[in-house]
Amino acid sequence: MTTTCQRRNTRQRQVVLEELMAECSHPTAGELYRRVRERLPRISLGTVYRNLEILQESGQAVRLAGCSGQEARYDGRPEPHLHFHCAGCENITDLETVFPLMDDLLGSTLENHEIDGYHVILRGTCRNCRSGA
Amino acid sequence: MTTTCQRRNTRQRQVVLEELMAECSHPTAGELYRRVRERLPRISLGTVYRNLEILQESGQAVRLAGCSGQEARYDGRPEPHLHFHCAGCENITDLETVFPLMDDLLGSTLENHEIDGYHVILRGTCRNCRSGA
DNA sequence: ATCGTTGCAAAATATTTGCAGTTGA
DNA sequence: TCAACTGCAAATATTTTGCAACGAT
Repeated sequence: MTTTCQRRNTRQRQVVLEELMAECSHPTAGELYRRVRERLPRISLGTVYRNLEILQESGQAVRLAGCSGQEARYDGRPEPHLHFHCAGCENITDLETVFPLMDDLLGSTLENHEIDGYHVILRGTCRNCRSGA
Repeated sequence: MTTTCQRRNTRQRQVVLEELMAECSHPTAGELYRRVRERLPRISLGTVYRNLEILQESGQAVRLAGCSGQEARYDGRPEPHLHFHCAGCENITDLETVFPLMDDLLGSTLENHEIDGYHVILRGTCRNCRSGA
């Protein structure tokens, strides 16, 4: 929805955001729902979805592209940064490596498109999956 | 599925791949189904999904999940390249701009992860959406 | 008091799967 | 031949929505 109204600060929204930020694993809506329910047992899955949508609108959450499986994953870290997606364990991890070249693109125009954000997923194999079978 | 068996070269799979490569718009499975059906009227949506899965296994297609909306989009261009996702029209376009720094990462190790592919989506507004309302 | 938000349940979408018949190698 | 593949339909999974009650401001 492109509804721009006066948002209210509800407990549900706050807890969804807190748990999203606490979770480094970039949880799916369902995973987040399970976690949030430990603190708010009566919250519904619909509310989690609605709040994820609202948090995206306000730039506090990002829906991740290019994961595998079919459930969308969410990231509670708003600044653009790199992600790593392991082909073995399928986990998505934040990378701390900074990529200045990428940041230089922000605000510039590329092939007639104004760039104001980026989303990078590097793919490969993590150390764990390399050593283990 | 991680089934590695002797794949057969069926007409359905061939047409799915052809139409996927012909389509610059990174179609969803449903869109592709509609296109493919013009050539193979009896093909089923399930077959399209199954073949997209198989084409990914063999590296001939890439799923661009979770871009916007809920339907996954597919890309029939196997070499890593940049994508642009317009916030206005929601379209995803290939960029021809080459990003050597990105390619340098391939084969290297970053924070203990072996990198062998990348997936980049730049976000912003395309010229069309900028001029139009 | 107002109107954004919630829980619930049902609807809408998207994707996967079982199966019996078909087909490529 | 024979296992991979297909169409079909049903099953699952995921996400959205209508609505009456609730609660933040």
